[in-house]
Amino acid sequence: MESLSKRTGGARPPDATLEVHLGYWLRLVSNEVSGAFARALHARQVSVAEWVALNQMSSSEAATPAKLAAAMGMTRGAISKVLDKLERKRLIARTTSPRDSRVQLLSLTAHARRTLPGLTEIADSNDRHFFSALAPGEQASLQRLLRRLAEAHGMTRIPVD
Amino acid sequence: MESLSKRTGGARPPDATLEVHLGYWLRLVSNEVSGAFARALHARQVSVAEWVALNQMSSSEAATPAKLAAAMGMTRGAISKVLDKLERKRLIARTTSPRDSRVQLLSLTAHARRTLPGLTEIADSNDRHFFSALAPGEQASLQRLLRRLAEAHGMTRIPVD
DNA sequence: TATTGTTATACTCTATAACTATA
DNA sequence: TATAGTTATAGAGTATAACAATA
Repeated sequence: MESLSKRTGGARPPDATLEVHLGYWLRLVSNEVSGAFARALHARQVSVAEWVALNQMSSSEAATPAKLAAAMGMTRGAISKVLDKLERKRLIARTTSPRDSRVQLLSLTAHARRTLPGLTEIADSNDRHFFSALAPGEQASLQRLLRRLAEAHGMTRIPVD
Repeated sequence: MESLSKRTGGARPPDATLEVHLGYWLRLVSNEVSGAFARALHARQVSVAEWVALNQMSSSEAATPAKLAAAMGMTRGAISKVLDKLERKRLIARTTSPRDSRVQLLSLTAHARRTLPGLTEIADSNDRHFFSALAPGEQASLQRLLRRLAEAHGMTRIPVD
């Protein structure tokens, strides 16, 4: 750094402003990977937010709009629209809770349970496509580093966009 | 994989669908890092697309809307709107090329040259904030892995969203 | 009064396609 | 005809705030 500054008369390399940031490379790769995934999902008429919601509902006992909103870091209003779309596609059902009739209980339809494995396979194959460029040990390193960052900063919300 | 299936009787752990994907962790961390950066830029009334455009213009000799569109992976129409906003903020100027009057030459204003270092400092400090959770060697590893993925898949567009 | 879910509204971002003016 | 840039229009996605029903 010091020597570079001296060599170039104190001026920065003019085109190095963006690429020096780790955040730049993270965003570059993440956008490509997620973008390809979103396009593959889109071919099945499913958005990433819808896919995440379906997954949440399949892995948690009692899903409600409010719980989904908290888990996905979206407002209840936004979740309501996502659920409207899923309901129109006959992938979820809403039923009023018998315990508290303000609460809507969300459940996957049989159609959704048949559809979900195919969507998971899209995610699997998208992962394989991009990360097979790394050796297995490198993939493990990458995951370890990312998980460490997530833990260090308390990242808990499921990323949707 | 095989042994896991046998051990669990062929059933998958029901809540492992999302977190097993490297793409999931990549998106989780990237969204947090980029989101924090976008919010910090927003406090200076600048969007990420605007910041990228300013950087491109500061590091390339002859910037034009078409070149920016290609570099940033956006349509010319979308770039035109970004440039409108930058012009309204007096950060760029558009002048007609003397060689080809269809072409608009883009340049930074003096105000932009005074503003840009502050924005770069936001990017620097955002990087420091998030990645200081990793040791220097780990940060280097992460960058190396990400760059490898970018190269392996020919990722060249500057990520904007 | 507080909470759940929905709806009304608005805003940001971007794409598509039509358009103007040059070449 | 082809190209550079702009503009008109539309769509996706999400937030804010007002609302109805229930606790």
